Amino acid sequence: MANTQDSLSLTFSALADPTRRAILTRLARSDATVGELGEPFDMSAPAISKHLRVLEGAGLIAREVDARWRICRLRAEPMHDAHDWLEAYRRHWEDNLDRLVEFVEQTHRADAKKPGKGAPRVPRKKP
Amino acid sequence: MANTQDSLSLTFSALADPTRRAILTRLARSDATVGELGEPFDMSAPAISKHLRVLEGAGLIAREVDARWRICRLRAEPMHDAHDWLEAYRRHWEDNLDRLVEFVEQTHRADAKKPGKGAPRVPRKKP
DNA sequence: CTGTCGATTAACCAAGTGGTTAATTGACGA
DNA sequence: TCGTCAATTAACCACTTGGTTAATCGACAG
Repeated sequence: MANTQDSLSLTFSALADPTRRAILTRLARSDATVGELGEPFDMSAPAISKHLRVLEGAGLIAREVDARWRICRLRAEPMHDAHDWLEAYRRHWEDNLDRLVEFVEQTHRADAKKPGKGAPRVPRKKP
Repeated sequence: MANTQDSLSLTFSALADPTRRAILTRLARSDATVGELGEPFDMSAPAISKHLRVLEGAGLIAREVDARWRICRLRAEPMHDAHDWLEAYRRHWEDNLDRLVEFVEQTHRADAKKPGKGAPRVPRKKP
């Protein structure tokens, strides 16, 4: 389990599992013990432990010992970086939406001419 | 390679690899052939092919055949969902920042009293 | 028809992932 | 001191992942 990945990869990788996302969602409500976190899932305690280790490794949670309980706390900062990375693509998904709308409109008035400005049709070099 | 995962998991999982993120970044500039996409990486063609398959499986790219070239096009829509999911946590990473600032300020004027409103210190039930 | 080029598929491999059960640790309460 | 409870570690398993090389496919140019 020696992970020398960049933090963005660690973050996305940690978020790629539904169980872990659900755990984070639960933690967004309030801190919780490992037992409380695992309770909703039909899964053994060690499995939950491993998920928590992954989340901790990505810096998405912190654990604090309280007697024989481990209190887990959400640390959302790494999500900020992921969010920022995605933000850079906003223009693209909005563009695609625009193009879809445009296409539907065009189709609707049965004006099937001109391919629209769309994505710059890649000019293929054919040697 | 039979994947029956939810699309959010597929998206995050696809984004968890630096090579794939770099490919997406390249595609944000313009469409490109598989060869063009692979050129920056010290990696065999089949390896690139596999990465592209993962991206396609997550709906993050589309491929279109042009003679013997495969033109890859960015499809950013799935990022929108991921972005939205993360957005729900914005409050938390901003809160954490606030708390950090607060902590630093407190420490600075050496006023170590009152624990601050912080995260609601989890009330442990000790039976 | 044949050679070549872009790309994919096939077969393989090492390492990682997500889960299990059994054993271990550490902090109580009786 | 002893039993119990929260949680983790150890050992194991099946499957996936990220990479490799070798072989294949399809579209062209001579």
